[in-house]
Amino acid sequence: MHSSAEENYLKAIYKLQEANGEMVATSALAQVLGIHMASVTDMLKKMSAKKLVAYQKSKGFKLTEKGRLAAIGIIRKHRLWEVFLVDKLGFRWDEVHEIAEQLEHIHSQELIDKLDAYLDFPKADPHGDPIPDAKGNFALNKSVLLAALPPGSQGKFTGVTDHSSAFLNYLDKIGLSLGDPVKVKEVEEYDKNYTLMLKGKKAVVVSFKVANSLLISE
Amino acid sequence: MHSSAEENYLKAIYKLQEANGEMVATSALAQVLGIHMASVTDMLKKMSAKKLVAYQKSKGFKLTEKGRLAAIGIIRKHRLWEVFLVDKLGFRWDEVHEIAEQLEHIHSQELIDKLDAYLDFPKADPHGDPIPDAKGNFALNKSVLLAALPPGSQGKFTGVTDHSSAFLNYLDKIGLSLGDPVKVKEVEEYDKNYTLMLKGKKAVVVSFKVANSLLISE
DNA sequence: AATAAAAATTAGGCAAGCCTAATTTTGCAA
DNA sequence: TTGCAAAATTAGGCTTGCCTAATTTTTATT
Ligand SMILES: [Mn+2]
Ligand SMILES: [Mn+2]
Ligand SMILES: [Mn+2]
Ligand SMILES: [Mn+2]
Repeated sequence: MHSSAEENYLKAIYKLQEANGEMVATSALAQVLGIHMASVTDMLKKMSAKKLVAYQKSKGFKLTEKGRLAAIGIIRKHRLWEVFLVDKLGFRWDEVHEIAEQLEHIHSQELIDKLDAYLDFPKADPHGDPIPDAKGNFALNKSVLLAALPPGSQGKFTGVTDHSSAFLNYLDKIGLSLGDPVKVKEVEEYDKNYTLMLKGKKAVVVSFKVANSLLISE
Repeated sequence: MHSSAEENYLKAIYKLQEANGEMVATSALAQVLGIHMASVTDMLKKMSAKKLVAYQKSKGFKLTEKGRLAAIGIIRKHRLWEVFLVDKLGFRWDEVHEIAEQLEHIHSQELIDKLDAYLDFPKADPHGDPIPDAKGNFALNKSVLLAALPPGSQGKFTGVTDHSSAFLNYLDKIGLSLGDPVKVKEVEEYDKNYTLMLKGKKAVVVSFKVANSLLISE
């Protein structure tokens, strides 16, 4: 069994690899974990010994297959708990991350299997992030950033790339929820503001920053 | 916020005080926690400094009011999670203790409040143990050991004093569940075997050991 | 190639929680 | 009252996961 600290490292490394490709730097990991580089060097030596990460001196490191599977397991737990918190307990989507950050470290395969079934095998968490199945497979999701779409395009809002409370609350405020239809009505060339047509023919104007944090499918 | 280790000490001390009255001995705590006495001495010094326990040299120690409230908070969480595991996820009553042992250490008042509401404010856990309310008050429960009842008595099975899987599975086997009516039909003087009348006029003969682990109300 | 900045590692420490071994204190029984 | 055993404490160590400060290595820039 891995410690919570190890599990947080695994998850962080996995996400850095996802975002930036292959090798991960000590400094990057230190930054996202809010930990000093010397500590990261320490921990990675231990995780190397356990064959969770593969070290390549001065090139960085990456997860081994064993490490990758462990990381996906944590992510699966995190996201299933988030679904539970929102769907069953009634938390808002901007409130669940911190609590799931703790719940993801509960060790019980039986528990997570039953939770998955209880939630009816959800495919995505409250932020639209895909939930890997029990074998560690993600459902292919071919969404694109709204900011990449030309005027006239339409699709369904299925995820965010900014998970901050500030952003999630902003979306609540303009009345945009996961699964809603969205149409790009107009893109202002000068400042790249997007005029969107939301559910119920509601038009809203959002900045490029916002358009660049919305994932659209279909 | 207290660490998991501290919380486990608090809970153990609370239960020892409940069972044996006032002062708790280092040795008793070491035994129930499965930890060496020297370690307990260490930890209690730290918890004393935090005003969680009051030390009386060579007389033992007991929880302060602050420690008592903290302990009750952990017990509340433990039992609510057990209800969740059984009622919502479908675990059996003999499977939930270990998992609740972990879940009780999740820190979020908001979470436990919502869980309580979601479970409809249960008054007892799957083993019949009372769940303190949000203010730390237990519902008075005036149950007695079945072994203390004379032949002819009847009541409702509302709790166990033996929480072992072996015992819980035995109860499943003879078909006795929490809330069932039970009548003491006969007590054999020679070996103190109890003949009980269960739901559906089923008669079973159980040992004194069993009769002494069943709590009866009403 | 020289040099400065950034990245990484090493060295030495610390707190939490545990351990073993040694010692002290306490409670009892002879 | 003495003497022993059980209980408790002290002393010294260990692992985990973090820290700061010092040093080394790598990378960029001229
Ligand atoms: Mn976490
Ligand atoms: Mn999420
Ligand atoms: Mn516990
Ligand atoms: Mn219980």
